Amino acid sequence: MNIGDVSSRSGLPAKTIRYYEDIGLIKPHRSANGYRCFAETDLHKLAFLGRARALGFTIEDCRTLMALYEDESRASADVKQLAQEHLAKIEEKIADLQAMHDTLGELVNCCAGDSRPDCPILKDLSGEG
Amino acid sequence: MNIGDVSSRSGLPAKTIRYYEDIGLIKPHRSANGYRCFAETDLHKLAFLGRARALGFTIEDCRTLMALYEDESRASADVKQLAQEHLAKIEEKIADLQAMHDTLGELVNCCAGDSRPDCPILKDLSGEG
DNA sequence: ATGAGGGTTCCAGTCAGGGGAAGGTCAAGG
DNA sequence: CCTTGACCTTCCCCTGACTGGAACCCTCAT
Repeated sequence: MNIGDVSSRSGLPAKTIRYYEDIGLIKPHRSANGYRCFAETDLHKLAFLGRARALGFTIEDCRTLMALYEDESRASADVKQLAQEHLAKIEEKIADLQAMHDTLGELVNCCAGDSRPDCPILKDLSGEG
Repeated sequence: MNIGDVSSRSGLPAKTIRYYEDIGLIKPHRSANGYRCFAETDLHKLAFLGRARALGFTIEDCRTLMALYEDESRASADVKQLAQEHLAKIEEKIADLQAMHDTLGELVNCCAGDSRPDCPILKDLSGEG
């Protein structure tokens, strides 16, 4: 398979696939003309990476997850720990965003949103709150 | 005031303050020795920027907000719209993170997390789910 | 032979700064 | 007078995970 086929079958942009090769996540062979030549296992890895990235794992997490996946003698505890740490980071981000949302939402509610200049949002930002 | 004073009074790192000057958000004067020389208004602007950034506004949003703040004849509707758009982006991010959280949380719950290799997390990532 | 539609490499940019080097300035202490 | 240490300056590279684009090569059909 050429990169275009792999791209459409995996859903990942060709640029991303080249980048993944660049950083050593996949190692496709090369055809005589210099084109990348992907096997089914490469496609499978890319799909794996796509799903892990969609769950928000960092590239380095993905590297670890792939290594665990390929290690038949892994302990599921290692996978679970990685996932739990990632889950904790997600929760932290949600909490941060939720705090922003609550504060900003309240300010928005207090703002008349008309043609007059008085604005509680600007007032709060300027520290007059 | 030198940059160190402004940094401790605004809570922003000196690096950040220099960066904000670089991109034209503030324009401190210079002393004879070349040091930046901040007035109270600069400090006020930096505090404004710090609060806006803490609410997750982008730098470009901050630029707009500052311009609105300094425009005495602004309409609060403009501020409100900007804030509402930002609020919508925050909500989108929260929803994305929440979806990741739910999916990953379920997988984590299903994983025994012991010394055996069987792992529903890896199974899901590999597409066997 | 030429054009379209693949592929390749490499360089630069994104966002919002952070890290650190090389060097200038200032006040206090010996 | 010299030095030390704390401060300041500019400059350039680094981050994550790509994305865009230039310049060029390969293959096939017209």
